[in-house]
Amino acid sequence: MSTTPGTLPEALAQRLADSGLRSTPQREIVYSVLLAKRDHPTADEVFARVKTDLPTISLATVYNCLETLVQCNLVRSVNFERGPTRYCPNLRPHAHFHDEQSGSTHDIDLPPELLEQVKHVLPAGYDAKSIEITFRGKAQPGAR
Amino acid sequence: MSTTPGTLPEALAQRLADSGLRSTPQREIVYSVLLAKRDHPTADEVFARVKTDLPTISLATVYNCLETLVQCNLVRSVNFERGPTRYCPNLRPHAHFHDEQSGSTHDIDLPPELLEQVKHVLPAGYDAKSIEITFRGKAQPGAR
DNA sequence: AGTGAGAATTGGAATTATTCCAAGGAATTT
DNA sequence: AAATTCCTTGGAATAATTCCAATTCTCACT
Ligand SMILES: [Mn+2]
Ligand SMILES: [Mn+2]
Ligand SMILES: [Zn+2]
Ligand SMILES: [Zn+2]
Repeated sequence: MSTTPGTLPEALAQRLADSGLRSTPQREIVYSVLLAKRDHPTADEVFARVKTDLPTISLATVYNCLETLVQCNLVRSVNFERGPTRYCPNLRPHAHFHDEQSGSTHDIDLPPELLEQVKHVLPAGYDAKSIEITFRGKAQPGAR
Repeated sequence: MSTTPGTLPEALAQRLADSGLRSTPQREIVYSVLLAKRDHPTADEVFARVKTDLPTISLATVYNCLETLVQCNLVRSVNFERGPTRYCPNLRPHAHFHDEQSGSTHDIDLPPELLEQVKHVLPAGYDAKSIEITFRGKAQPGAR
């Protein structure tokens, strides 16, 4: 396992507290579900996964928790096509590769200097706070 | 005016014919509305604009026409956030700058060599057919 | 330990954006 | 001009998300 048991909820609690929010079982499980399988699930998919641990959770709460995690900068919301929003707990600068065959989405790490280069196409007067890059195409089944 | 009168519908008709489709008043007006004001309108906004020329058009037809134009590669559909799909008739390779203050979206031309550079971050096994780049931030009111 | 205030969760209704569908109209082919 | 196919239309249906009011939970204070 990549984290010591008990450590993750505490880090989450800290981040939430920083925003004046409470740690709750619902928020913890939603977040852990995102970390467990980083496949950019929709709210519905998160709902289904969370239910196995917390069968009484509601879909409204899943939406609330996801929104909270996004506000705390623990999760990014991703919209690269019409359809439900997807959620990504990878906080490193990265692009998304959308494999049209399988429908799956892969994270592609972005070197900071590339992001700088991309920013340089902006004419004077534009100040970008964030950049999103999405690739679309086919990925070999085994691609890392 | 940038095009000789009568020329635009013919170019459109040609493109449609290439795909085995017919030119219709609805398709022509939807397309001309997109070209007239390149502000990435939603289907609803297109609907409102088209109505001034063709008050009897239906929203379903606007959706149909937009989809048709996208299929013919005369228009790109754009989704960079939750919310309605937007439509862009700019066919040059370009990125989108989303100004958070005003909510408006600006086209940013992309030099081909930058796109090449960006493609180079893809590990082996990834073959990108298209790349979308979206900036988010603030633009000075007069920014080109 | 008990109470009250505020925070969070919940189920269901409402809203938004889009798609589906069946009927009618227009263009093209025979 | 009849048949065929394409296109448009209004309304119903669907999908995703947000809203809302009622309950439940948590925490600080007594
Ligand atoms: Mn969405
Ligand atoms: Mn949309
Ligand atoms: Zn990601
Ligand atoms: Zn554009």
